[in-house]
Amino acid sequence: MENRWQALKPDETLSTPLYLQLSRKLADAINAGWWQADEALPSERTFSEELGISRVTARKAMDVLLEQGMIRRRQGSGTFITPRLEQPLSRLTGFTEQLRLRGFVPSSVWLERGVFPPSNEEVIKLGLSPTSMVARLKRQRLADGVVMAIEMSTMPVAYLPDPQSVGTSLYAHLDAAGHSVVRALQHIRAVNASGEIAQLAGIRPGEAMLLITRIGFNADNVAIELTDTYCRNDYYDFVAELKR
Amino acid sequence: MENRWQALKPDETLSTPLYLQLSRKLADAINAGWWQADEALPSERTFSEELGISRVTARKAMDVLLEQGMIRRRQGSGTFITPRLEQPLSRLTGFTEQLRLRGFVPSSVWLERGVFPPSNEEVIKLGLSPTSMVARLKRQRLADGVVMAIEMSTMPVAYLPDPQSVGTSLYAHLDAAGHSVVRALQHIRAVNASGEIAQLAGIRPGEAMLLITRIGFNADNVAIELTDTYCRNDYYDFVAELKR
DNA sequence: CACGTTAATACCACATTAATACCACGTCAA
DNA sequence: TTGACGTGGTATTAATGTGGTATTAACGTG
Repeated sequence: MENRWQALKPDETLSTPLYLQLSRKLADAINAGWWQADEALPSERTFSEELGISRVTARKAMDVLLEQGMIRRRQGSGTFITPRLEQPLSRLTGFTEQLRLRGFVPSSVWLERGVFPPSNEEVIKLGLSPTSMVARLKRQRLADGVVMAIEMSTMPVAYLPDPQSVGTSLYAHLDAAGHSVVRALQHIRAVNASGEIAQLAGIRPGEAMLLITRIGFNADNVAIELTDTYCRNDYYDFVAELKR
Repeated sequence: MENRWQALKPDETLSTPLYLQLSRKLADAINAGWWQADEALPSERTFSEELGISRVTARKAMDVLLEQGMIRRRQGSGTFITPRLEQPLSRLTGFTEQLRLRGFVPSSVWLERGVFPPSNEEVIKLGLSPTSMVARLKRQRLADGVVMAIEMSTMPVAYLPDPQSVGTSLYAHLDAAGHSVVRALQHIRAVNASGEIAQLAGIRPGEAMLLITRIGFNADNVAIELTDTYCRNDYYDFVAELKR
């Protein structure tokens, strides 16, 4: 435990400001999992004493991480690690909410929005009759204006009669319509980007991407959503905290 | 019975709140079967007197367990242990167990097993002093004789003094040595296979692979394990069930 | 010299902790 | 039936520890 303070200690002799040195080391420490999600960090005063710096300096270092959304402060209580992007194993949240949590501005560019006949795969996975129709949404997912992922969603028209009316958050739209996704099965694989996907994502063909395939179920345990998300590997990093 | 009160007694000198200390010890005691299911615990006043703390503090400790559903209160009557039949949390399982569950026969081929000086990254993530040494394990992971992944684990020698003695399951070995990994932080990314990895994995260079980086912590929240696993995308498919 | 950045000190506002004292409900024996 | 007693429930409080902020001194840079 003592080693940890040693590792965080900024170097007075360097020209980079103490608070910046500390903020970087602290970010590394958090990413390395030194503290659990939702757990309080040591207090600003503790940092100050252990590292031999003033409290305000410690605080300023934490300010940086605060702006990045990595930590969260509660006056009188403490400073807490923001629950990670993911928690893919325990919590179900859409892309929009996840990014907003981190302080990014999420947006989408629609590539396709309409009603089509279903593919064979969709018929099977959604349990459709072949004659029914599906609503399809295809879009670029942006964070602060940068393309992070390409997403393709499919739903039976019954649950999304008017695809054009979906705003940024599909999940919010479904909630409002009374068709909330309550449970989802998510497969994560690695794939090489095809020419089309690569172009849309702004990367070279063949680059490795995360492909997340999700089947969403409503409260009656009926599959109502099928989504493929191609995530740029340079931006996406799924983090899960496991316990036993 | 006197020993029991002693074991439950919180330590005033520690910085963790009395009620939290007590709630943890109490949870352990319940799990250890000190009282039968549906049996009344000692009253809040009894706890207060025996442990030399205020009644409200004892009560607050029990509040924690109440929220976890471990106990149940009946005003005027007493506090009772909830009969348990569940086990909610996401499970932490190693590669070996996962494959066995699916009916495959897991095996490993060792590529490297020894003691080395740590890299910079390892020093930081494991909180080492630069002069200490680490044990390194590198192996091919097979299922039914087919290479599925390349895995590289690093641990401080203190926790794995003799790398040669590890069998197929690292986690089983650690459990036996009393150094169980209790919590882990797992990063999942997509990467293009390098020449070396591709050769070891039996695929073409540049193929997309899942890279799983895991930091394992022991019960004292000290990082004791660092593992990079390169998974063949044609075999590996991460599945998560999400709920909200 | 003027100015912004850096880092310190000192004080303010709020939350949590853990105590005391009193209230309300159940149990059970007279 | 009833009332004494033991159970959990709650309001209040003081102390401590947390983040929030204004101010100031030192330093580097234009």
